[in-house]
Order: sequence, then structure tokens, then C-alpha cells
Amino acid sequence: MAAARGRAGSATIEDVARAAGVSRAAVSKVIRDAYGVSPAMRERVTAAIEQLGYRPRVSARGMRGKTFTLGIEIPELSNPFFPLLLAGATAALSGSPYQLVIAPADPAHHEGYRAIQALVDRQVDGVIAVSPLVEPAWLTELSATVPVVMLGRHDRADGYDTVVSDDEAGALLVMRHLLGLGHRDIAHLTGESAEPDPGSGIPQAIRLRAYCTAMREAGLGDRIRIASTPDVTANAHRAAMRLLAGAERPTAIVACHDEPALGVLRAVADAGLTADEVSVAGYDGIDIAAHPGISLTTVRQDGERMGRLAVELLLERIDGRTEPRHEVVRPELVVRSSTRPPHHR
Amino acid sequence: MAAARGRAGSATIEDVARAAGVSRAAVSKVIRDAYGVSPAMRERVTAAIEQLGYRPRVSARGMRGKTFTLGIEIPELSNPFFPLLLAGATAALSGSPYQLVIAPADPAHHEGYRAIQALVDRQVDGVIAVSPLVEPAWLTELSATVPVVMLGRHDRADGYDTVVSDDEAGALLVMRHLLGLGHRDIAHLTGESAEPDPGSGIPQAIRLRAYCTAMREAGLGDRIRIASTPDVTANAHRAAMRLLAGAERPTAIVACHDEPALGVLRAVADAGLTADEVSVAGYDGIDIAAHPGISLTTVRQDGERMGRLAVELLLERIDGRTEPRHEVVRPELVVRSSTRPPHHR
DNA sequence: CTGAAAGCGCTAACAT
DNA sequence: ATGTTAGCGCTTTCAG
Repeated sequence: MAAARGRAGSATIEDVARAAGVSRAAVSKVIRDAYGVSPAMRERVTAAIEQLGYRPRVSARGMRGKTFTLGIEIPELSNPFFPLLLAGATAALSGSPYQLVIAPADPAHHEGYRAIQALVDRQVDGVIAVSPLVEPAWLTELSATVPVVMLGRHDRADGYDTVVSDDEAGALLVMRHLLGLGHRDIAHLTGESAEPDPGSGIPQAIRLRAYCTAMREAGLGDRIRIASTPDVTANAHRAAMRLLAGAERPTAIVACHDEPALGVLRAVADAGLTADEVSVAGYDGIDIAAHPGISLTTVRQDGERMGRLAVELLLERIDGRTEPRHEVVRPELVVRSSTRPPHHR
Repeated sequence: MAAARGRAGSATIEDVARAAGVSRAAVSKVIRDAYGVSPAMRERVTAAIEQLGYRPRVSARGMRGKTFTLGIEIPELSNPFFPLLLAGATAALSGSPYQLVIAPADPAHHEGYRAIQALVDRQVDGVIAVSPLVEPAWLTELSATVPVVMLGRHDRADGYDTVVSDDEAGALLVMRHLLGLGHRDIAHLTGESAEPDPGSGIPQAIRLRAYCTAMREAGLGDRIRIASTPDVTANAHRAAMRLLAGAERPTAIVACHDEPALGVLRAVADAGLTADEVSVAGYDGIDIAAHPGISLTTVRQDGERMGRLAVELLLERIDGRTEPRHEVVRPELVVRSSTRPPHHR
């Protein structure tokens, strides 16, 4: 908290130079600690900087070179998984000269593009995109201008790096668990976006496909039951209610994320049922799932690791790497009391 | 998603001017739609911009004037209350030319200063600070340079605006509720930072004081029981366990936030107790509190409104207002099944 | 209504 | 080792 003597933020490199009786270039060199400054000069300049409360303007710096700013675009911060990513990213950056800035993007309005563009307009040195909805082609184009790491999509492109969780493996983990418990009527609750394009790189789509595969391989192809709704998180409760009220009530419901799974749990309770009648599983491994009042079986994704990896890849790119890298992290099944053997009526 | 013909991001205002056969100044005017451009020229310029996929560099623009960027500093995004603020802030900004960027700050390391400074270095047009730990004096100094709105602290200063929830009223709401139910042994769980300086503007400190006041006014001054720990969110469970194991077990525990309250609930369950033996109340009104598996009595703060207000005040300041404004929003008690009349042994 | 030109604060050659 | 200088891309007087 160095005290600023002059009006904070007003001093320029010129002022510092004058105060120290040196040239602007000298000050610049001291700031960036570039080659060719005598200890004596460094001392004088440092003192002047301190005394004037001088801070280099990043915008001005950005005009010639880098801004030492990394941008990350994030949809719906309300999803507790994303803070994990950020924690990892921030941790990976601590000690480095880079600052992370987050641009929130409302996924409902195709805001991903807008937010990423806003970041690029602000001359960030690299972009991490978390939006599952921006098109790979667009990102490829973008990556010609600025290094890009896409988080959580399975499509690969040469222009940018990716960090994903192995969603297929994760989804199979839950399915094997439920099938192992003896469930046969397993329904899957997912977002609308997963449906139309099963080949897309969206995690939900991958998980949906894995669900279908697992069902078919267990000889339960005819019992596949998919409930899909726009904005699953908001509508999970209603969708689950419909599922539970129907003639052939499933004995287990697998949700594409933990948050919708919470809605499903609520629906189960509201329908006067318990985990003995209907098992529920989620996906993500958010903290609250471990709470005894919830106790949700889920697949934990190591969000912190993913965030850290994303930053590392980005820094490598900024450092000059050109061959694309694609990191896959392994999810892990966490069994809790929301999933039990099916009750035989 | 206007297709960029040239290499994205490479076109400058100069290129556009050349392509449209006009001067740079003309293009600039069109961009900012300033006074004095003929429809014909506007058309030509717009076409050129479109065709070249031109995007103005915000840094360059920032060198002369504004960056149309608002910065918000937020500690621990994992706290589900903060996304609400962001939602409100983002909503208030939609349609405006401003872009919101978030700088995450680890509260553990005095990062508030660093994050806010990073924002200012990047020439944001205004700053919203959520850190309860940055010193008012520092903010006052800062506000000489850039408009500042402080969110969630009760100290007032002339340099900057504030938006706070009425924490005293909120805390009294819970206390009155519990006392009304018949509780007499009510303990309060809070963070260490609330303790030392009861007169500070930190919300937890205000709530702590209100708790004490309410107890005393009910003639229960000698039963005041404060459990305070560093990093309450992480240590709530342990602290609650100690409280529950002690000789004089409280019949109710009030936590300074919902997240610690979740830990308390877990402790109650782990100790083999129920809401009939120990009532628990939180503060914030996070979504999960409404879940039947949790059902936590709490005080809801309208985070969305607070975020919106903060942005509005900031925009007013940017627009030239100089008299300080201090907005107070009223919290609201939400009673759920975690609080019940005390069990008489 | 349009254009020429002077910077904004900084970095990076290029001298010295 | 230090200083000079030419821009980076944009906005903004100020003339035409």
C-alpha cells in the first residue's frame, strides 16, 4: 500500500523521468527490468516511482506490446463448478505478472461471442473460453489473432488448445454403478442443447450418448428414457415431477449436472418418495452434494485442475508454442446415499 | 457474427478510412456516432467496417478517453451470494455500451488492493469493490482518480458511494424470531474479523453487535455466546461441533452467513441431533437454503438489487455526479424448518 | 460536412 | 550505460 504522494494515478513515465533526472527510456527499462541499467540509476528511478505513486498505464503499454492480462469468459457464474475453474486459474497465475479478468456471459443470449470479443477488444494476451456454445470455426478464426484455450468442449481444432473432462468415461461410471445396483429403468435428464446434435462436442451430448450406449449394452435399449428441457437447471424440478408422475416411473434418474439433480431430489421429496424408490445421480461434484441433507451421488470433475491446466496451456501459447495441445482429465465417481438398490415392488 | 474478411483484429481505423475513401476522423465519428456525418458517408464507412471486420482497440481509445469498461473486484467467487450481485450488475449494464470485467481477489492475502489496483491500471471507467477489508481511507484516495462504489460496507466516506444491506435490521429479524420461539440459549458463529473491531463497517461486525444487543435487551446478556474462527466458511463445522459438545449446549445457533450455517447443520446431524434440539439460522438467502434437504431459516439479501444499484450509482458518477450517495436495501426474514421452538428437557 | 494534425503514455530500435 | 526518437491506434481540436 505504498502511499501515493501526488494525485494517485496522475503521474506518467515522463514525470518519473523528470523527477529522477533521467530519460523515459531509462524508467521504462527499470519497470520492465530490461537489460542495461546501473544499480545507481535503478535506485533513483525506483525512489521516484515510489514517491510519485507512479503506475504504468496498461492501455498505453498495450499499444506497443502486451497487456499482461488474461481473459476468461464464463457463462452463468451461479453454477458452482465455475468458481473452481477460476480458483485453479488464479492459483496458476499467482506470482506471474499476469492478471486474470473475467467477462460474464449470459448463455441465454448468445453472449459468449460478445463477451469473448469484448475481451479481445481490450487487448488481452490470451483468452480462455468456457462457453459450450461458441462455434469451433469462430474460435479457430479468433485464434489467428490471439491465443485461445477452450474449456469443456470435445471438438478439437488446430488453432487452439482444449481442456476437457472425459465425459464419456464419467457418464459410464454412473451408469455402471446404477446398473450394478440392479436398476433397469434409468431415465436421463438433460438440457435441450444436448439433444439435436449428438455428435457435437458439448459435454451434455457426450454424456447423453454414453447413457444410451450403456443402456443398450445392458440390453435395455427399449427402456431408454430421455427428458430434455431448455434451461435444465431452472426446469429440472418440473421435468422430474413429470417423470415421477408418469405411468412407468423410473427407479433411477441421472441428471446431466448436479444443479439439476438438486431439482430432481426436490421433486422426489415433493412426490412423497425416497431414495429407496427413486435413486438420483448428478454430475460435477459440487460441494453441497456432500452435505448430509443432500448426499448426492455424483461424478466429480477436478475443476481446479482444469482451470490450472487452461492457464498453463495459454501461457505456453503466449510463450510461442504452436502445436495444439488437448488435455483430458479423468473424472471420478462419488457414491452417496441418493443412489440405492432398486426397491422391488 | 459478422464475418471478418481480413485477418481478424488486424484492421485499424486507418484501413477503414482508406477502404471507405475518407479520413480517419470521419471513421471515428461514425463509430462514436458523433455529430456531423452525412448519411452517405456513414453508409460507406459502415460498409467498410463490416467488410474489414474492423474492431476499435479499446486500449487505443483509452489513451484519449474512456474504455467503456467497469471493473468489479470480488473476493471468493465460491460464495453463492456474489453471483447474484454480478447478475444484477450485468443486467443493469445490458444495452449500455459498458462492459463489466471481474477481478477475482483472494481475501486471504490482502488481495483486494491488488485486484482493484489491477483494474485501475487497466483504465476502467469505474470500480465496484466488494472487499470488506480494503480501508476506507485508501478508497477515498482512489476515488479522486476514478469513480468508486463500495458494496457491503457500512462506513461512509464522501469520495465514494456505498450500497449496503441493513445488517442490523436483518440480524434483529432472526433474533426476534428465535426469541419469539422461546429460545434463550442462542449462540452466534462468526468470522474472526468481526470480533476485534465491533465499530468497523464490516457486515459481520454489525450483525454480531445486533446479536449482543438483542440478547441483552431480552435480559439474556449473561448467555451471550460467541464462537469466532478464522475462515468461518471452512471451519464452521468444527466450531459448531465444539459448541454442541460443550456442557451448556445452546438451543439455537445463528451463523453470520448461510455457508457456515450449512456447516453447522452438518455438525448438528453429525452429533446425532435434530432441529428439535438445536435450531440453526443463516444469513444471505442462498438458493440451496430452500432445498427440502436443507430447509434453512435465513435472512435474504437482495443481491441482484444491490448489484444493480451499484452499477447505477457508478454510471451516475461517471456521468458527473459529485455528491455521495449511500443506498441501503432491506433484508427479509425467511423462516424454514431449521428453526423450531426449543425442546424442553 | 469533412480532413489534417497534434498528441495520449508507453516501448523499442537506434544512436551516443 | 544512457538518451533520442519514432510510432502503436485512437480521439479531438481546428481549419477548410
